Amino acid sequence: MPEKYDFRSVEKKWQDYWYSERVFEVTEDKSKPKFYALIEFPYPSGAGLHVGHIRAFSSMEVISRKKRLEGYNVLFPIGYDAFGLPTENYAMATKQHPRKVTDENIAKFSEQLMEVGYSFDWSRVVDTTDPGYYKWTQWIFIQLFKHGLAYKATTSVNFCPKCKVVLANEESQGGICDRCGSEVEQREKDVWFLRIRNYAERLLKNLDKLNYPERIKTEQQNWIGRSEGADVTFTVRFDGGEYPLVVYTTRPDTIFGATFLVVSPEHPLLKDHFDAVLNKAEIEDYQQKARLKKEFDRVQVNKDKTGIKVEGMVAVNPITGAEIPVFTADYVMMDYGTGAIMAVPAHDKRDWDFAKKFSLPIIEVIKSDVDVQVEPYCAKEGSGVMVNSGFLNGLKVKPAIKKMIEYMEQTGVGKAKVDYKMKDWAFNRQRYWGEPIPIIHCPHCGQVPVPDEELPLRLPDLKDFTPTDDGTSPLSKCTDWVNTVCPVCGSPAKRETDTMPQWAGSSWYFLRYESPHDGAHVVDPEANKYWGQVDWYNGGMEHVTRHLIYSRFWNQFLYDIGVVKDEEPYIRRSAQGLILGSDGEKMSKSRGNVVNPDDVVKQYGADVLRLFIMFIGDYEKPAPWSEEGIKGCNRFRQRFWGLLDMISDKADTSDLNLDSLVKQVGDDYENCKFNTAIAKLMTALNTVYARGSLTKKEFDTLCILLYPVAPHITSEMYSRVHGGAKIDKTSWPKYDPKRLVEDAVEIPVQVMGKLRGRITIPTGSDEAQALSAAKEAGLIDGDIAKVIYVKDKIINVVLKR
RNA sequence: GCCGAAGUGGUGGAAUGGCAGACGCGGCGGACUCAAAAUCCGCUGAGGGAUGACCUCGUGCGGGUUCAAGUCCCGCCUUCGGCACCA
Repeated sequence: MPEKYDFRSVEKKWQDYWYSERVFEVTEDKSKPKFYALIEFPYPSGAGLHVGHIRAFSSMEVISRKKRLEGYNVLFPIGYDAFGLPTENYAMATKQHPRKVTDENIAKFSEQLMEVGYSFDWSRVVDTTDPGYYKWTQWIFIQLFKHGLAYKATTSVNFCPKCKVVLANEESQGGICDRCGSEVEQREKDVWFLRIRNYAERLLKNLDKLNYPERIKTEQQNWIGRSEGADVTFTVRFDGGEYPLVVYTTRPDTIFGATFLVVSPEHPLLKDHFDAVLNKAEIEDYQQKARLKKEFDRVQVNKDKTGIKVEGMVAVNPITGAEIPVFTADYVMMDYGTGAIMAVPAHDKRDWDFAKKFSLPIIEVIKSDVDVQVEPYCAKEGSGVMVNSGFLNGLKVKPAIKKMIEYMEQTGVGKAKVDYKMKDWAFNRQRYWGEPIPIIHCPHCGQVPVPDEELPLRLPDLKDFTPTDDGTSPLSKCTDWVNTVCPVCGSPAKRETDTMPQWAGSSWYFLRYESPHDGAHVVDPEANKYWGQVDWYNGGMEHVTRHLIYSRFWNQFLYDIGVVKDEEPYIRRSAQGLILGSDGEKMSKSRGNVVNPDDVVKQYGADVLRLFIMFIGDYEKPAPWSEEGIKGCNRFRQRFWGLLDMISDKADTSDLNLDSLVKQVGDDYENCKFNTAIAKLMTALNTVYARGSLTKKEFDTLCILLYPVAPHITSEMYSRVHGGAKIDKTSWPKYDPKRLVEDAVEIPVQVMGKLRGRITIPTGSDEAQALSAAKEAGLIDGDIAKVIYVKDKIINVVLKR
């Protein structure tokens, strides 16, 4: 029996070697092809490493270790996305400075990651809260500002009364604060935005070129939300004037069925010409209610439609000349389209509901089986023929849209327009622990960027960084810092006190890894020339519509201004599934089903933790934790260790096709099928155990194939057999394509599609040979009508009846 | 409402249209042991049958295509994820 494997001393030994000899640190070695593997850098929370991190990081860890043996120069970096609210909140609660908390958390994370044995290049660690790093975050912001892509605007924003912070829409979904769960209020505020909408078309279009899973592309497409339609100008008449009112519609073909107009309660029509409104009190009351309504309530889809008729105003349909009433209703949003719609109740569910409630006429303009007085007919493009529509009559929907847009453009009534659901990126936080926005407000010069030579604009070392009740940043309390002079004219001026959102630092960190210590550039052009794009980026589905889009946007911008050489940052993307608790529920403290990776490492060692996480199931799907499953992987490791005592020249290798194993395991790793790769290695191990011995070549191959997942034990075993040689200096095994198949194959014999038996025939046999073998075996009797033979796979005969 | 993913033994999960259930867990039986644990060997979808290899059924439900369907098509049900009064 082999000695018991002592994982503690072995894992320590190899980790010491990897990290003290800097085995995984890389430079721009032009003699080798490069490979850049990236994982989403963690937020260093006080809770430490989570098993979810292990799953997320282990895929690129496996790929990195494999690629190195294949001869690639692999950049596999790590860093910390360390600005953010949880740290700040924890710091306030424990009366410490967030700097201190962050440093402690980073130290803890680094130690934990090393104990798992990850092959990161630890010389390239980035920390988004390091002034040497955020200097460049600020520099990029200034470039965006100079190119007109950063602007300050007053809008209604989501304000969390508890966190005292303005939230982006995506942080307050369902009207609930992402951070604390409180209900969000609407407030007017002057905030910074980035014009990501200018990049919407490109972000969408480039998806075609990228190797992202379809589900990720789909989510990004939905998020960007492109629609083709037209801006159409109606005229609103009232006592003493006219007002051109532009509506956005994707269905200009239905304009003959527009029986009323609806404007959002915030629409300028109701400000600019409020004098003309006859029922002022009613409208004001309604506007007030809409403002107080939380966004969540307002967007409830199935609630009753509410609204008020705007008395004293009437709109003119520019195509038919008909006069139609004007309403205001909160089902029309100010921040999409133009904040005003033409309502076509016959063919839109919302307009239909509204029309029924207010007894407005419903005119059918697309022929269908349904009675539009009873229910709306919401025709998809291309289904149905136009009726009651003048010159469009008889056309199908699609050509009708085209014809109407042409007509509108000729007559100047409207013009084609593409719109996007994606909104500009609200780029601000009213909190302390973030990058200061490097802008100075000068009474004469307006918004002036901080000069490059003054970057980084450091966060002042505040003692009290609790948020202010009025929603302004804690930085506003630091008057020494706020009061400055204008870099242009020298007048007394004030600094911007908002900080950047947490998404800022993570929008370009992958570039910083390429030259983490460069003091003169965002990324050293030489380093960028060598490392270029991220070859493979793994991360969570939860970041697909925020971080992944934001960082693509920044990279495209940096490409446009000549800072980086590639338009898209990531060539390939994968996404791990969630690790659930053993109860099948999402891990959470309140459920008490959280597994701490530290505990697993202590009890079983890093290799078993890594093996189990990779074996647990389909990498891209959620998988429940299992204590029993861990034990199985522990057993596998011990059995693998037993191979040391089984090496023999006399081993019979006929039952193990190494070429096939090398191909299958390698392919599985490359396709994120880590679970089946490990299963195949288990099968091979069982084969070797059944025969009791293996050759040195088989031993080496098994060790190297398992090495990316379990590097400690395989390093030790390889070293013992090869007089201290290092497995990380070997090469990934090659396979001979000619030897992937055996001399003989066993194939099933079917009669009329039913399994009758099996025969063994020489590989590559033709139909006649296979058929005679099947007959010889007595598996076929009766008159044969047809034979289906798939070489080396199956033979199926159809009998005459 | 729209878009997407999924539904397979006791269990986690495998299967380019070609032997359903690989591999792991659990369970049962055996070996070793005074005994237990650990380890090793064997069996393990359901039903039937002469219980050594024969039959029937079986991948959420109902139809279909095919020599052959977990896989493809049509129609449902359920679960999960994303978007959402988006005009």
